[in-house]
Amino acid sequence: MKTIKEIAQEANVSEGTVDRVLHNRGGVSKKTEEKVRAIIKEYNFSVNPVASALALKNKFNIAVLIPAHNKSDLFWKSPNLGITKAAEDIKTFGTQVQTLTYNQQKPESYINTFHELLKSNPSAFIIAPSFSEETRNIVAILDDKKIPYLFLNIEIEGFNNLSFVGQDSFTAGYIAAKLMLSKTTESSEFLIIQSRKNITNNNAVFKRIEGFTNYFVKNEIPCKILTLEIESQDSKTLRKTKINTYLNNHPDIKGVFVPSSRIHMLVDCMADTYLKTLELIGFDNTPQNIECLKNNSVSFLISQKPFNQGYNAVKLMNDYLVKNNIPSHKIYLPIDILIKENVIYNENSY
Amino acid sequence: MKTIKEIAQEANVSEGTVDRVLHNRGGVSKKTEEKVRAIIKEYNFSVNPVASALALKNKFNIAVLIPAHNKSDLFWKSPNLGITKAAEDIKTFGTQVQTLTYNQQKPESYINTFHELLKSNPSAFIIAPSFSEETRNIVAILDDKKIPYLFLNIEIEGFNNLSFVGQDSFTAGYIAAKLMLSKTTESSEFLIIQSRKNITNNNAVFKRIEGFTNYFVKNEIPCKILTLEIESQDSKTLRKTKINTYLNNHPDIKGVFVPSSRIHMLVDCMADTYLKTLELIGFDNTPQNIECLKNNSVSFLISQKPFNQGYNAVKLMNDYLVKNNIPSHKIYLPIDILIKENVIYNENSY
DNA sequence: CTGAAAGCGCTTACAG
DNA sequence: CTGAAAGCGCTTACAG
Repeated sequence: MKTIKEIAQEANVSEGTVDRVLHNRGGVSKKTEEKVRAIIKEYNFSVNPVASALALKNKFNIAVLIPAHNKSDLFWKSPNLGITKAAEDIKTFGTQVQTLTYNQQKPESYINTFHELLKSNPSAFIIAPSFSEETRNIVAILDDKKIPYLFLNIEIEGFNNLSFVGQDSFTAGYIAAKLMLSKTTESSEFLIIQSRKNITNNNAVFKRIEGFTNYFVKNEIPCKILTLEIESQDSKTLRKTKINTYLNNHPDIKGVFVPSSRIHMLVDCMADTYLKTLELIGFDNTPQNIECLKNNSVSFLISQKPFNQGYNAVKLMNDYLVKNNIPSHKIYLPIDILIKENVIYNENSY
Repeated sequence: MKTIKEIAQEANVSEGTVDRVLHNRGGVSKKTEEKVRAIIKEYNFSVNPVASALALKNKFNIAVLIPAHNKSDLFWKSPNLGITKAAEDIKTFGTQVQTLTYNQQKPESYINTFHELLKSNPSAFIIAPSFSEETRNIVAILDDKKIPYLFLNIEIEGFNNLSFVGQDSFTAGYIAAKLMLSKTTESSEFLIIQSRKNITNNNAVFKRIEGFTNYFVKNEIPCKILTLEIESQDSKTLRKTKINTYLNNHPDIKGVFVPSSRIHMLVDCMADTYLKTLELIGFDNTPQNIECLKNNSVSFLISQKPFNQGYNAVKLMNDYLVKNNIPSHKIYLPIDILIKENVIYNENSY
């Protein structure tokens, strides 16, 4: 590996001059610049980021704003672990990472946490965006301050985000439908259950549902698709009644699709006879959902590599800050199909 | 953040002495050591890894010995890319990686390539082991020289390897059987085709077959399992005849399982009528195999994260050398279930 | 057992 | 417009 010193010797200039050319810092004559550039190109030289980091001394800090996890929805624990791991890895570049979580039910917690992070003057933001109105305000501030930001997990359009890291939700839903049909041969009815008012994840959940129904349309499968909405504030007893009554009234339902990470809550509510006969498909390898795979109540989970989402987002942003690597505008991670047998190799992220 | 210099001043010793204490390098009087340790603890000091990496520059080199890929079996291309990517990432630690490939059909190429790598006095080896006799000899040399080594992709027992990075092949085969049955309802016959004499991968292939057949035993499914061996030297015409004749003679066969990465060769040989009616399940997301998913001739591919196998192996070894992190003895990567719809998010590794 | 000094490769303030 | 030199924090011969 060449060094700046060697490049400088080769070009008969000082190291400082090479550095000026490398970082377009100006104050170099055209002739010298060309000479240096030629040699840089000849050796395909690039700076040693470790030395650079040391000389620059702790220049960057990345702020991360994501939802908190709780007992009934552990989903965000895993991206958070990925973020922590990445933070560890990029210490060697002198980059600091600060993560704060907000309450997914409370817009003001989202805003307040954002401002809390802003206090330390971050070089960049990683945001799992909730609440469209509030996101618009947040992003306006970042655009104004020229702080780069990328969106994690929840894909929204129309912003100047550097990138998006997450899943292709439409295709994920489409795959769920295909898997559903692989287990239920005749034409039948299917039920989509939304377990809460989707003020937050709505875009991902919406796209999953779209993909799910599209499978039937595209393949001209004459199935009826029903939808049931459950309020997350509903007591468990109330939820039980709602769900089982609904299933009782629709005996042709062969499978249930839950386009969120909360299929375990549904399993908790469903009468045993339904658990045994219906195909259930849900999202995300949270511990409770994995338990449902293991006890055979759920056939498939679609998983979205939550750990990697966090890890990749942080690494990507660091590469952007440190090496000025521009990432793709969308980074879609694999859509994992989990069954009882392969899930054990996918649970270490929690 | 405190520096070694500050710790040294505080303790009235030199920076070198602090360094000796920090890394237990000995040659420090008990009294001095205690004084220094107390101050390190007081300030909760830890070394700046950036500076450390820079100063340690170019200490380690890792030798990698893996099979070459060829037109009909691209499998090893992907681990190789993972290795290259990891090599890039750990440049910042000053670790060099040298990869050489051997011919999977020729034991002497395996041995010769190993000795070629040995010439540069590697700090560690990563080996995809073939040929048991030869592997025993190689490993004896490494044990003797106290060079640490880990096995990649092919799991063999009874050696002092630091770790194994690859797939749980038994479970992968077990899953293949489960998926096979999800598409074929009645009890029927299934055919296992081995596309070559397995002198190399035999352990992985053997375990996959074991897992596959175990599924039927464990779940008491009364299916007949047949086996057909094809020589890789056979001409395409001969292979065609063998396969189609066999299928013709066994009309109850409902599905074919190929426990190697060569299912595309089978597809190439099979008559159209079989391609349309039989369930085919194979391994690995090579470009040719992916093509078979896309044109619907293959229902499922089991994939083993080949890119990550290479990437993780190198990173693991570097962490061991640089930070003295001892890895788990076995690192099983996820067993991916690939279908037409999710394969596009898994092909970037080739 | 201990210290002084050079060096890892890059960046920057200063002098000209 | 350009170069010489100090410095980022740690590691490692070398000398004593």
